[in-house]
Amino acid sequence: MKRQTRQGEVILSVIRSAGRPLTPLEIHQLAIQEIPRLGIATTYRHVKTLCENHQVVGVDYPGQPTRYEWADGQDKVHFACRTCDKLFALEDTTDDEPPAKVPNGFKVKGFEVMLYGTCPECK
Amino acid sequence: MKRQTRQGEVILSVIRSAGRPLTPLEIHQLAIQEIPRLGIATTYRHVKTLCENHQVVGVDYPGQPTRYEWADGQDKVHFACRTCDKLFALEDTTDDEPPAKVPNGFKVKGFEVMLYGTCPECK
DNA sequence: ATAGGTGCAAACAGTTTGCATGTAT
DNA sequence: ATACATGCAAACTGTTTGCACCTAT
Repeated sequence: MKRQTRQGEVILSVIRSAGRPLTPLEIHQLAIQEIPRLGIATTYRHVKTLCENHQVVGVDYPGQPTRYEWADGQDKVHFACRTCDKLFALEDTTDDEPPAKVPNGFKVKGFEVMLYGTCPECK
Repeated sequence: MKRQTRQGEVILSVIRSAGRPLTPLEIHQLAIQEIPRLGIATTYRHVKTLCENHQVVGVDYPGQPTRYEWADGQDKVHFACRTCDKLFALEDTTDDEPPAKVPNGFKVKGFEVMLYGTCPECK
């Protein structure tokens, strides 16, 4: 996506200002408030290229569609509430060192930590 | 699934003896060697109940179908090779303490660490 | 002017479900 | 005997693609 379009601007800004990981559908629904005729395919196309450019990262939660959030360069720690299924992005307190050792021959270029449990709202 | 059937036995044994996380399709293809007429839906049904019983856990790698592996009770560390897309289960060297701190109100019941990079076979 | 982006609809992949039949208890 | 599991096909959900039209460069 090398050409600047209104769709691209809006989609990027939606993800950037969300503050939490969004599904492609959520991104589309938010973006549609600005561009009513925006197609879902366009949303997917932009999310894909943003991922490829590493401006956005995908977060997976088993049994649910992938969510996407703004990539600020640092590795991610997420918390998934098993009661309400919300996904939270937490501060990375691991100090940028991979939280586990790997056998010889493996080269670690990044990591992601997913914590499971219950969030404050679910007691 | 409260009744003992050949399908159930085979599916469970396939996952248990795989040594790495398998997609539902892989599970089905391996199980079919024992039960040629095994349906894919039956495979999904068993995987689902095995998950619910916590005998099996799902591992997600963005852009690919969920893989399932035998749950031996301990939290998991996985390594995803970004070149060949293989998924490896590593020893958990985190010593059973969550590798990150959480804000007040969050209760951590388990965690999963996903490392990204290149595996030994991919240089 | 033209390469690249868009919307729409159709295609696709992974997973779930309805139902008639089979089988463990 | 009967409640539960199975296989098959159809349905569903999330994502991608083909194509005619549109638009930033």
